[in-house]
Amino acid sequence: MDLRTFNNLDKKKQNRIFRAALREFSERGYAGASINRIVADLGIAKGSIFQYFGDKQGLFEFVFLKAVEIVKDHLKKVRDETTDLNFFTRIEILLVSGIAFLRKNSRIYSLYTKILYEGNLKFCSDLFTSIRRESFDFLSEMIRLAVSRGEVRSDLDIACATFYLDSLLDRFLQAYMLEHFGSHPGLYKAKDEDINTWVKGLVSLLRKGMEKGN
Amino acid sequence: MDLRTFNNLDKKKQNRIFRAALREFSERGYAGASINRIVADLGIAKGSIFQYFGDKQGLFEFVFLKAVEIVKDHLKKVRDETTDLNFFTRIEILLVSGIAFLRKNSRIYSLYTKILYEGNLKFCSDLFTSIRRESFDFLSEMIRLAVSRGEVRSDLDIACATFYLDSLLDRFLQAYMLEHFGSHPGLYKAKDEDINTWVKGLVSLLRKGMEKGN
Amino acid sequence: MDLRTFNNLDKKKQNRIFRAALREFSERGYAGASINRIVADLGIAKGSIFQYFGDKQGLFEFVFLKAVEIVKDHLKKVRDETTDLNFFTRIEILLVSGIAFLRKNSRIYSLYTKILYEGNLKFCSDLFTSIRRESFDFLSEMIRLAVSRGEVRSDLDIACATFYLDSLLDRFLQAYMLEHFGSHPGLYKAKDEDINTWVKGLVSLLRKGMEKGN
Amino acid sequence: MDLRTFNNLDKKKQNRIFRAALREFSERGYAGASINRIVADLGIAKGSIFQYFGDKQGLFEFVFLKAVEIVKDHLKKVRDETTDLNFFTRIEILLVSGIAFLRKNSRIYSLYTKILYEGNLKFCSDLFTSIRRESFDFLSEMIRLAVSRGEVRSDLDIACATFYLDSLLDRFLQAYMLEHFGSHPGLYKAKDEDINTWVKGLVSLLRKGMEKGN
DNA sequence: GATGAATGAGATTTCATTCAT
DNA sequence: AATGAATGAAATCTCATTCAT
Repeated sequence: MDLRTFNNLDKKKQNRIFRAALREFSERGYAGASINRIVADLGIAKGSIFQYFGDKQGLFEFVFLKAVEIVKDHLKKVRDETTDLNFFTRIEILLVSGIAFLRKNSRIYSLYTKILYEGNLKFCSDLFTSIRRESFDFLSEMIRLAVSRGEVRSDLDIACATFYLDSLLDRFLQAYMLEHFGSHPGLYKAKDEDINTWVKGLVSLLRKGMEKGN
Repeated sequence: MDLRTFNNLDKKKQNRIFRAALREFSERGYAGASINRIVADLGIAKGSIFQYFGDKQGLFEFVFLKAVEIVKDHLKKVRDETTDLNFFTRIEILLVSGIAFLRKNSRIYSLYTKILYEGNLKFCSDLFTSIRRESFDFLSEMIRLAVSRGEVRSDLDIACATFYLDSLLDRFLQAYMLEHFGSHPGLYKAKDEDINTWVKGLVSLLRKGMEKGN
Repeated sequence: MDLRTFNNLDKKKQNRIFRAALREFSERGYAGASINRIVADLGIAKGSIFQYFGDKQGLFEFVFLKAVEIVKDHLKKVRDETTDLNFFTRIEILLVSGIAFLRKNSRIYSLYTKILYEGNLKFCSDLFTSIRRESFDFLSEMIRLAVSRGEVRSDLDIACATFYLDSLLDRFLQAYMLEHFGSHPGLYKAKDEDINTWVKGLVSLLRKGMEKGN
Repeated sequence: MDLRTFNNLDKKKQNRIFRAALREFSERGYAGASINRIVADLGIAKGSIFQYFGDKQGLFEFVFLKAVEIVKDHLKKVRDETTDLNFFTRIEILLVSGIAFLRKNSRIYSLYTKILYEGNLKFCSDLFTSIRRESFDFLSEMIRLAVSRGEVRSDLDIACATFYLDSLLDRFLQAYMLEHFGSHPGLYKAKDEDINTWVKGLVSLLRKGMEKGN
């Protein structure tokens, strides 16, 4: 696939197309998405999408990669802005800013989960693996740093601790997003007003399990 | 929808149809599933499916409800067989038997996650909510019982603890299933041989956070 | 591909479909043929063709194989009806009846040449090879019989003679068909009235080259 | 159509465009050829082709006429260089040099046959007729000269003899090209090493049928 | 009750052609 | 003169659904 034509477009148009496609894929998944609907929505010719992206898969890959880029940029920003803070404070910030990010970019989250579970998209495997690895390394590195600073117990099995931490954070965000943006409103009453309570609760659990001196 | 005709069928045929439809929906999701493929697979007339279930949605509802029934039966059985055991032992059994169940019924799990994230299936909402509530109540009740028996700290916020427990268990099983049956092989090396290690590790973390005396 | 559905159809309908598809493929070649046109012509639904034949290639293979069958039947009939006659008489009959056949079935001839030269139809190779071999064997056998009967020179290299005979007959028919049914009317004035003259001329040339005593 | 712009181009560029278009048309036929592919291959703007040639048909006509010109030049050259030789020697040279020419210009041969049989290209008719006439006249003239020189039997019907000769030569080359460059490898084993044998065989057959004294 | 032929809406994709820059 | 973005008709193909037998 060759994005030259697409990249020559007016940035505003590029962005409109990204938004429209992200919306369609995030609402309907890969198989369910209709290029007909996307172009009707955009008011452009059907052929244009195929000129830009070659085929449906090309459009999808573009959307997915761009979405992943947006997430990575966010995570890197948080990481770099909090390097000097205490581990548990960083986690707290990560959660709060993560929630804020997902609220603003709920379609990205929705895209991610839809595709993750849609399966039979061979061409996503590598992407998922690399995303997971990056997320894993991201947390792993934070824990290692915390150990070296004496903020968490030094007898932790880092890989294992990363897994639990990753699970908890991920599941927390997932619960939050399903609650607020899923199709199936909810059980876990993670309403706006008590996000802080929930976050603090989670962090306090983590302290119990990980903090030095326990 | 009127299942009378279907219910009059030979039980074996009913079961073959359920299996074939479960397979198709779990592999392709709702939108991606093809009744053409199901009937070709079964070797029965296309018209029959429409006679039994009215339309595609009717077939899906039948399959989904039956799958949920199977999961509920399993959970009830585990609950009733372990009432007398210690809380952490029950959790351990729950995990081990949960893994065994999902291995045997991986299509049901796959159906569940696909549909959960596929969205735009209005008629699933209530089902999901009720499933979640039952699972929540199930764990909640276990924790309450454990508190009353003095097996876990009595200062726990039960709703909160249930949430964490639910998250961890769910995430654990999810990781395991993605690893073994997902399309995107993995990061977390939850191989057969060390399932026990993982389960024990998780339970020991729970003990740290919840057990009386910590 | 599974022709069951098609074979269940009314024989008349089957035949109408064969004729319409043969016409389209013979006039436009494989790539140029349009299933849209075929179904519009037939007045049936587009989906039906795909139900019968799976895809465009399936339809084509059906048409091509059936066309080949028709040609083979003709050749076998001529062979069996002329076994007792002298070699050169048989050739004469073959030519005259061949011309009559191609006039009646000019679309079959047109299909054959279009596809032969259209190339890039991988799935035709084997067919062409087998057709050629059969035609080759057919003539070879006739020559061998003629040798054994002492009707042609016994010092002939049979393979070589078959090649020349095949070439001449094929080229003769080709010239005739291009002249009468090709898109580019002609040079060789092989009009109806003097077909016999041409045939006799060709046969007399063959006698010169092959007949015993020359 | 107005080729002025095209003719003002750098000769090298003109040639590159001819080669690329010849390749596409010869590989895919007229209907199957894609201007998209041609310009992608050439790395020039799509609009340019339309500026030079007006439309697809204009491009095709240019390519086809130029290809015909190349063939004619070859035939004229052979004719003029062999005027003094014996008839059968000329035929032999014609065959050998024809094979060499087709090997070097197989795309031209392929274009010719593809278009000849593709049909429904009204604007090709006249061209084909004139090519055939030239080829016919070319051989006719050779035979007439041979008769006047006493190299072949004087009782030959020249038109008829020309037809047979044309048929044999054409069919010979066709068999050779199908064998070596066709999509359907073959029956007639006209391998490089025995081209001479075949040519001599054919010529000896001709001598039998035509040479004075037989 | 079971069958399976018929249907047509809608999906992805290709491509010649136009035209503003 | 050259470019290449925009276009929309038309192609192949899928599928849920209907209905006569």
